[in-house]
Order: sequence, then C-alpha cells, then structure tokens
Amino acid sequence: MAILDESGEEALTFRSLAARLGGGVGSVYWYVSGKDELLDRATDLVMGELVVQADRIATGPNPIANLRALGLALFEAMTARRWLAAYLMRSVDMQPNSMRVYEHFGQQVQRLDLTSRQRFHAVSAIVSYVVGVGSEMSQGPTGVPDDERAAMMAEYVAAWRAFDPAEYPFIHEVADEFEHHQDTEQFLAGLDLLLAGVRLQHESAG
Amino acid sequence: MAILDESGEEALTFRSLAARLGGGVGSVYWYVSGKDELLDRATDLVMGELVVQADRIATGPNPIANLRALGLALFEAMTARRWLAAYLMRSVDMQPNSMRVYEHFGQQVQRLDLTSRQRFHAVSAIVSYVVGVGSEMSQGPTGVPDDERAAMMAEYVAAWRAFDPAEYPFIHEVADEFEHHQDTEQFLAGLDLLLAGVRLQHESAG
DNA sequence: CCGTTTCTCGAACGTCGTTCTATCCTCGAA
DNA sequence: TTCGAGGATAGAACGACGTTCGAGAAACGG
Repeated sequence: MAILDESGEEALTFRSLAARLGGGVGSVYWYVSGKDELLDRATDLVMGELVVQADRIATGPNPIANLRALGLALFEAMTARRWLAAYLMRSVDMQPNSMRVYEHFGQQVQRLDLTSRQRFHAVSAIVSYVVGVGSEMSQGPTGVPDDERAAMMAEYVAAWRAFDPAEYPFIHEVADEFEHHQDTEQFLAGLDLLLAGVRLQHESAG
Repeated sequence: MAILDESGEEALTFRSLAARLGGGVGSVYWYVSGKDELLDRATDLVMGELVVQADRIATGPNPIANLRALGLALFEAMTARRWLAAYLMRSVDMQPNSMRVYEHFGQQVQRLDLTSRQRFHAVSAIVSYVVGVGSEMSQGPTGVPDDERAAMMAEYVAAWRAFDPAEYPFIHEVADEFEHHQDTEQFLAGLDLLLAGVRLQHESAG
C-alpha cells in the first residue's frame, strides 16, 4: 500500500480515497502528514513521468519547438488529472521532479541568445501560462458527454449573440470561433504567441 | 445592507462575513442564493470599476500598449483581492461587467490586422495569462512583512544553489534573478512577450 | 511468552457552505 | 386596536471536508 499513491487517480477526497483503499481515514495519516504531503507525493510521481518525456523532447534541434512540446506535455498531464492543476497553482516549493521539469524548460531557453533575466522571465512566463491555462481548463464539469457539452456551448453563444452588436462588436466577431473552439488548440495558439515573443527577443539580441 | 457587497473586502468566509455584518449566517442567504451568487455580485462590482479604467485606457493610440495597460489593470485588481483570482478561474459564464472588460480587450485586438480566429486566440491567451498569473500570485501567505518574505526567499535560493550545478545549470543561472524578482515586473515581462507575439502576427499579415 | 514497533481503524473535532424553522418587525385592512 | 401577511433576521442543524486522537491488531525479535 506504499507506492500506490494513485488508485483511481487521487480521488479528490480523503474519505473516498480511504474507502477506495478499503481502509479507515486514519490509516492514510500514518503514511502522509496531511493533504499537502499527499499531493506533493502524487505530483512528484506525475512529474517523474513527465521527466522521461522531457528527456526525449530535449534532444530536438529547435529549442522553441522543444519548449512547445514540453508545454504541451505538461498541459496534457494537467488536464488528465484535475487535482494537479489546482495543486501546481499554490505550490511554492518544488519537489525534486518538478524541479527537473522546470530545469528542462530552462535548458531549452539557455540555448537562446538571451540575458539571464530574460531567460528567467521567459521560463516563468511559459510555465505560468501553461499552468494557468491548464488550471482554468481543469475546472468546470467533468465527463460531460460531447453532445451535452455542445448544447451548453450553443447556449452560451446564443447569449453572446443576444448582446448589442454595436456595443459589443468583438463578442459578435468571435462568437463563431468560440462556439467551435477546442481547448487544446486554443492553448497551443496562445503558447505559440508567447514563444513567438521569446524567439523575437532571441533574434533581436546582440 | 443591500449594496454593501463588500465590507472588509469579501472576508473569505460566510460566517466571518455574517459576523462582520453583525448578523446571522442565515441572513446572507436571504439576499443571495449561495456563495456563487455572492462572488458573482462582488466580481461584477470590481469589474465595474475596471470598466471605467478600461474606457480611459482604450483611447490610447497604440493597441498593443493599451492591451498591456488593460492587462496590468486586471492583474492589479486581482492581486488586491485574493478571492477574485480563484473565482475568475472557474467562472465560465460572465456577468455583465466581466463581459465589458472582455470586450475591451477584444476591441483593441480588433484594431490589429488579424483573422477572427487569431483575434479570438490572442484575447483568450492574454486573458488566460493575466488570470493565471494573477491567480498564482494570489496564493501563498498574505501580509508577510517584507523582511520575512526576503528571508524565505533567501532560504529558497539557498536550496536552489544546493543543487548540482552540472545537472541543473539553469537553476543556478537564474537563482539571482529569482531571489530579487518582483511579482509585478515578472508578470509584465511575460505579458510583453505575449504581446510581442501578437504584434508579430499583426505585422506579418497580408 | 512478552514487549516493542509497525500499522489500522473509526470516533470525534472544527470549519465550511447550505437548509430550515422560529421569530421579529412593519404595515395596511378590517 | 387588532389581525394577518409578508419582508427580514437570527441561529440551530446537517453533511462534507481535513485533521487529531487513542484504542487496538499484526508482526517480530528476545
């Protein structure tokens, strides 16, 4: 019962976790000091898997493309586990594997012609963006069937279109885009904008 | 007791709010249906203030600079009220004033030479970044004196430097930057990278 | 066989969001 | 003046959560 930190993928609550493991609530506390440590451990596990992905990604020739792949991998790890996003938000001190992932982002940026400060800001921005968007998209109802999701979307878009087009021209312009948007695609578009800014900074160095 | 939605700036919990208002818990429920509506109302209030700022900002000649100012204003509104960030994260349906703020971002982007899809992605990325970073920086202990904060920072940096420099070159390179970083400055640096990407997309259009 | 350490369980506590009910206050109608 | 209706308030109670605690079972060396 030691390494099985995730049976049913960190079932959100302590009682359900305990119940799912067939044990009492108190048993969990013999292994971990509290919820924080539990999430810490689980996060370190996930980040461990991410590190092996990152090792492979890091060999690519293009640092910008590698950053994109790293960001996507982290994003997908977050959306696959709803608890991860919420945790990464408030996690100040990094556990070992998180550190490694962070370092991976950093090493790609080190291949660019930037000052230390620019590199720090670039990595911070990228990680913040990934974690932020991943967190936003982790919220909201889970496991809704696609058709129901589409129905809700249509409802929202209808509300959007109900606004006065003269006063809300932008809302109307992007209503279609909003209706058919895909989360991951939207995330990548934003990440590409951010990376374009980083590349620009790199190219205009000297 | 109607319009005073924020006495003591939304004191985080219902009981303290009720106590601070000198009333019982139940009284609050006569006015609002639940926590969601309470946060909704409070958010709308804050966004209302933001709209008047945005109206002024929108008159600037440079759309990119305006977006930066809008982002900063939203960011500061979030860091000033810890509950706002957490709420904006999971807020799917926007209340009126949030809609107006969103529209303000959009109208600045409409001044750029982009496709509708690019505009939608640009605004989504900017707002997501601002909300994401604002939310991250809203977490962690509040009201710590500067010296104590600096002490904790020094502790973290010491831990960073304890890593093997050969294996963690980036961590070591940016340790200094990390130690002396300012939240707002870091936020703006990332926002500028994002906006640089947007500007690039605008300039390379046609 | 005992004693210690390792591990398990569930009762109990405090806090939170929420619901429910009893009560008070205020008017206009009779 | 009395009465009742509805606006408004207070607080007890509930369930869920994270956490603490102590009583015990299991394992194991002496």
